[in-house]
Amino acid sequence: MTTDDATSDLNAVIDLLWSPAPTPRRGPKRGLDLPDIATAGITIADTDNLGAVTMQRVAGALGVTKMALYRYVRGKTELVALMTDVALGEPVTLDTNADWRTALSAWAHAMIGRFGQHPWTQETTTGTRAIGPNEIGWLEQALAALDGTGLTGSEKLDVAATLAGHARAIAQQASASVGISPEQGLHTIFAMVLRDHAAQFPALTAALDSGTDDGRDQAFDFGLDRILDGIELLLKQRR
Amino acid sequence: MTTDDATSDLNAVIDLLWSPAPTPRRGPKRGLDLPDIATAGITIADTDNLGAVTMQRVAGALGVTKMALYRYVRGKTELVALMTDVALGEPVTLDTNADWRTALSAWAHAMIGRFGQHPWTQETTTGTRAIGPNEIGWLEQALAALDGTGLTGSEKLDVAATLAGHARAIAQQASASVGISPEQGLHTIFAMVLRDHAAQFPALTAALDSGTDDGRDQAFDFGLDRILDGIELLLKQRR
DNA sequence: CAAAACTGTGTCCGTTGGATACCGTGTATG
DNA sequence: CATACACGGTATCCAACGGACACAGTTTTG
Repeated sequence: MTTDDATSDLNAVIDLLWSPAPTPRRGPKRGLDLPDIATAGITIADTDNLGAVTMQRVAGALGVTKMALYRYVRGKTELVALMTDVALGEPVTLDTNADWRTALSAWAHAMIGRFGQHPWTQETTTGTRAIGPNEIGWLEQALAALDGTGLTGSEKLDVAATLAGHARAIAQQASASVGISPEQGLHTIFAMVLRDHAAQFPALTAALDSGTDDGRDQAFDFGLDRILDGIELLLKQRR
Repeated sequence: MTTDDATSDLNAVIDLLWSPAPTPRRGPKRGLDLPDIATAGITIADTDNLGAVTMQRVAGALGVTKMALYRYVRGKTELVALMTDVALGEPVTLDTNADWRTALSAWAHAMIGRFGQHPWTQETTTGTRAIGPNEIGWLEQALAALDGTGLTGSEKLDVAATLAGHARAIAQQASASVGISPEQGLHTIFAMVLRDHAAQFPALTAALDSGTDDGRDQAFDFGLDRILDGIELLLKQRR
C-alpha cells in the first residue's frame, strides 16, 4: 500500500465515520445498516479476539454473503474503524458542577471501563488511523473538565493524553491474560519467566514477592491519584 | 486458534526468547542465526510498517527461501516476538548514584526514544504476548531506581506501569502521522475533522486554537513532570 | 412500462501463513 | 574409514484471507 493509497483510505474512513452517505432513494431496500454491521463485528471481537473478525464471519453473523458488506464498507480498514468508534461509545456526560479533579477521575474510570469491555480497541486505536466522533467526544469531555483551571490549550491536551495513556496502559495489563488463565494478569507470565531467571531481576522478584498483588483497580487508582496530585500541585504553584 | 493452541504458542515463544535451543551438533552448518533474522525483520518494519513484514520478505532479505525461516522460528508470532525484544534492546543502565527522580526521568526518556525508533513495537507490545528478557529488563531498571523510596512492591510496579504507559501514549501520537504528513501529528487529523464539526467540540477547538502546538517532546515532559511530582508528593507525605 | 439505480450473489485472483516430502550435507559412532 | 543418523534448505501444496468484477434480481423514477 503506497502512501497515496493510505491517505485516500484514511479520507474514506473519515467520511464514513463523520459524514455517513445518504441512504439511496432508488433500488432495493438495504438489508443491513452500519450499526448492525458494527455490532456484529464487535460481538465477534469481544468473544474471539480481533483476529477472528473476518469479512466472511461478520457477514455470516448477519446472514449475508461476504461481498454484501462491501456495499456498506469500503474494506476491512473501514469496518474496524467503524467497530472501534461504536465500541468506544458515546462519552460519559460529566457533572458540570463538579470540580475538575472529580470530573477527570470519573472520566478516567469510565474510560478504563470501556477499554475493559472491548480489549481489542487497544489494538485498533494505536498507530495511524482515522478518529471517529466518539473517540473525539471523549477527548472533548476531558478538555471541558479542565475549563477554568488556567491551563493553556496545549497543557490541557497533554493532561488528557496522560490520563488516557494511563487508562490504556492499565487496561492492557488486565487484558494480557487471555489465553493463559482467565483471571490472572501479567503476573502469571512474570512468574513463568522468573521461576528460572529470578537472580537476573532482583528488583522485580522482590516487588512481586513483597506484599499482595493489589489488582488492576488498585493499580489504576494509584497511578491516577499520582497524576491528579501532580496536576493539582501545578495549579497551586501557579496561583 | 483455540485457547490451548494459544497457550502452547506462548510457551514456545517464551522458550525461544529465554532459553534458546542449543546449536545442533550434527548436520549442515546453519546459514542464519536469530539476531540476523530479527534484524532483517526490524529493518522491514521500520521502513514499511509492521504489515510489510511477511515470512517471504524477511526470507528474501536474508537470501533464503521462506520455509527456511521455520527452522529457526516456529511461526510468525515467534518472529514478531523476537523482533520486538531485539528492537527494544538492552535497557539503559541507570546511574546508581542518582536519586530516584533523576533516574526515572532518564529511564522514561530512554523508553520513549526506543518507541520512537521502532514505532511498530507499540502494536506488538499490546494484548496477549510473551515478554522477552529485554522488556523485563527495562521493568527491572525502573523498579531498581525506586529502591529506598519506601514504596511497597505493588506501588513500585504501579509507578513503572504508569511511566511506561505515558511514554507509550505520547510515542503513539508522534507515530500517528504516517501516511498523512511526515512531520505533523494527530493535529492534522483533528484539523481535517474539526473543519466541519468545530461547533460540536468547542473545548477541543479552543485548545487547538489557543497557543502554539508545543510538540511531542514538550507533551511528554509535561506529563512526566506531573507524574513525578505526584510521586514525590506521596513520598513527602509519608515521611 | 421501460430505463436507471441499487442490492446481494457467485466466481475468480493474488497473497498470506503454514504443512509436508524431499534431497543434499555434515557429524558421530561402529 | 564407512555407514547411519541428524539436520538445513528447497520445492510444492493447501486453506483462509481481502478484494475485484460481472451478473441477476428488485425498486424507484420518468
